[in-house]
Amino acid sequence: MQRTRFGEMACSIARTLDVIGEPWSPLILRDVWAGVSRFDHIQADLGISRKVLTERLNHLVEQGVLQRLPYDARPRYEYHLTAKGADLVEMLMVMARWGDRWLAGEAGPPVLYRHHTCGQIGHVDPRCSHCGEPMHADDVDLLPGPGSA
Amino acid sequence: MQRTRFGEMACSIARTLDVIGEPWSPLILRDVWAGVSRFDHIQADLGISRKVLTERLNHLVEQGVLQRLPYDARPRYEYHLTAKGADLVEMLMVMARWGDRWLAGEAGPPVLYRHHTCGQIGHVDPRCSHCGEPMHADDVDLLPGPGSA
DNA sequence: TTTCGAGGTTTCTTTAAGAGACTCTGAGGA
DNA sequence: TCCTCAGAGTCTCTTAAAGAAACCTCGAAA
Repeated sequence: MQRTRFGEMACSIARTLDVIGEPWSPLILRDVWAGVSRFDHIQADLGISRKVLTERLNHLVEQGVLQRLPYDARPRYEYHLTAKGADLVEMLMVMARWGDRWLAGEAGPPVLYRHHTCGQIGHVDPRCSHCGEPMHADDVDLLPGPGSA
Repeated sequence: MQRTRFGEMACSIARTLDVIGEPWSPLILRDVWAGVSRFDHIQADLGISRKVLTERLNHLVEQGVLQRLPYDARPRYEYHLTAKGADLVEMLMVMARWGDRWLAGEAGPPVLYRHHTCGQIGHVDPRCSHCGEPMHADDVDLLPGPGSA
C-alpha cells in the first residue's frame, strides 16, 4: 500500500503503530469486536469518510488483523477479527480502562466488562507474566533484547 | 487547542485517543518513559518534524499526561510523565507485547522488561481485576455502563 | 425493467505533516 | 564587553492525507 512511517525502528511499539496506529483504526477494531462488522454500519457508527474507511479496512486485512468474509451469498462482506486481531483487544481494554479512570468524569464508565470466567464486572489489570504481581511504569526496567538491531 | 475528533463519543477508547491518539504521541510517551525527555533528543530519536513535536508536547502537557519542568536554571525544559501519564505505560507495554508476539520475527523482541518485584524478565499479562484469571477478547461481554450517554 | 441496498470509487476541498531555515535566550569564554 | 554556542522552539513553504459528497456496480426482489 504505502511506506510505513515508524517501521524502520527496532521497537515493537512503533511496529504495532504501523499496523493499527493510523487515525480511526483502533475504533474500527472496537466496532468489529463489539459486533459492528459491515461497511455501512461502521461508517455510520464512526462518522468516518467512506474513502478512509476503505483504506483502513484494506490495510487491516492486509496486515492479518481483520478478515473479510462474504455473507448472504451476494458480494456482501463482513469483517471479523482474526486471532492476531483478537489479540489486540487487550490493548483496547487497557485503553478503555485508562479512559474510564482519567476521563469518564461524574457519569462513570460508558461500558462495563463482564468476565466470563468469574461472571463479575471487572476491568483489565496488567500483571507480570512471571510472578503475577502488578506491572506498572515504575515496576520495570528496560533492557536491550535479542532483536535490538 | 483544537476540536477533538473522537471526543463526542461516549466511549473511553475514543476519549483516550483524543489524548494520545495522534500520530507520534505514543512514541513520544515511550521516549519520555525511557528517559529521552528533552526536545532535541526526542526530535532526533524519532525523526519527527519540530513543528509537530511542539504541537504534540503542548497537547500532552495540556492533557496532564506530561509536565514540562525546567532544568539547569535557564529556559530549558525536560518533559516528564505525570501520574496520569505513567498510567499510560501499561498501554505501551501491551502494545509492545503484541508487537513482540506478532511482528518481531526471527530476531526476537528488541526490548526486554525486567520486573522489579520478582527480578525476572517478563511481559505484561492482562488479567481480570476481580478473579485474576486471563482476560482476552473472548472472555468478556460488553454491557452498557452508567456513563453510556 | 426498474428499483433498492451494500459496498465501494472518484473528485474536489480543506487540513495536517514534513523539511528546513530562522529566532530567541541566557551562559560561558576571549 | 562582545562573540559564540546550545537548547528550545517558530515560520514558511511544499507535499500528503482526511473530509464531503456525488457517482458507480452488482445481484435480488418488486
